[in-house]
Amino acid sequence: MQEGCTVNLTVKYIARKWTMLILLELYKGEGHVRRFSELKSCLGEITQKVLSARLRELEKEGLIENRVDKTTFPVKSEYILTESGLEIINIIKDMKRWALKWKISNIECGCQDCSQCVL
Amino acid sequence: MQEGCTVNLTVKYIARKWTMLILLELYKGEGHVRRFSELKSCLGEITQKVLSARLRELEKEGLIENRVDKTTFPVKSEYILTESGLEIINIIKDMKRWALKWKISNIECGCQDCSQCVL
DNA sequence: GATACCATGCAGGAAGGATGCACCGTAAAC
DNA sequence: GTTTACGGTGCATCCTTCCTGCATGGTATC
Repeated sequence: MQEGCTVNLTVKYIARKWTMLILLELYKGEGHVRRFSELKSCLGEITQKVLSARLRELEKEGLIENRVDKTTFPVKSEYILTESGLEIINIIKDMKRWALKWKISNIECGCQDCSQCVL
Repeated sequence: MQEGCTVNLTVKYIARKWTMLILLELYKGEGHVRRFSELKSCLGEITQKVLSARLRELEKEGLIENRVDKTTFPVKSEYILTESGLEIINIIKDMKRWALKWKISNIECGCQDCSQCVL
């Protein structure tokens, strides 16, 4: 493996702030779909600009797809997990299993009810 | 899931430059062990300082262990993958399978003989 | 004193991310 | 005709994190 290898690059953008949160929000959505504005409000502190940038990135990498419905009143822009994206979610789930096994005492997780986390 | 969640934090330090390469070098070593100086020369361009920092980090996170042999001539410092570290390697392998499935055309990987990559 | 091995401290610079503001297009509602 | 909701883009600035290079430190053997 090298720096620049696909695995390396993938891990790198997954690790960027907001990326996993966005993937998870899509995963939670009905049919793994969410609108731009839904994501915006779910994620709270994220700015439009950053959200837009992350979505572009994930789209470019093929983890999500963008479906724009121009027939509706204000434009409706939906994002949906692709098959590839769903498989990444599974890998993230493996990471969670690992974390629960080896890092039980984690404070942030400890504060939350892990059963509420979809992962 | 939140920022600050174990999964998030883990992905974050795994994504840091050199971290995966170091884990892989340990994985390749006999008994999953490597000396500081071996890692240094395997990884080529890494500086002692960064290598040292990454190893500290991985040790703190429980993915590797440090065994120092002070009885020898110059000190001998060995690093070994823990059980937890080995399981992370498996997750990274899953990522590779995913990458091979969805990102076949990756240039960097294409230049190399993937069969030579231990992942 | 030179060398091998392992490591840390400081300083500079690049990259990533947050923030603020302005701006585009559409179409419905007022 | 102006405002509003929706989904964006472009530019500029700031701050923090990360990476790198260079110097320095300890120890113990030769």
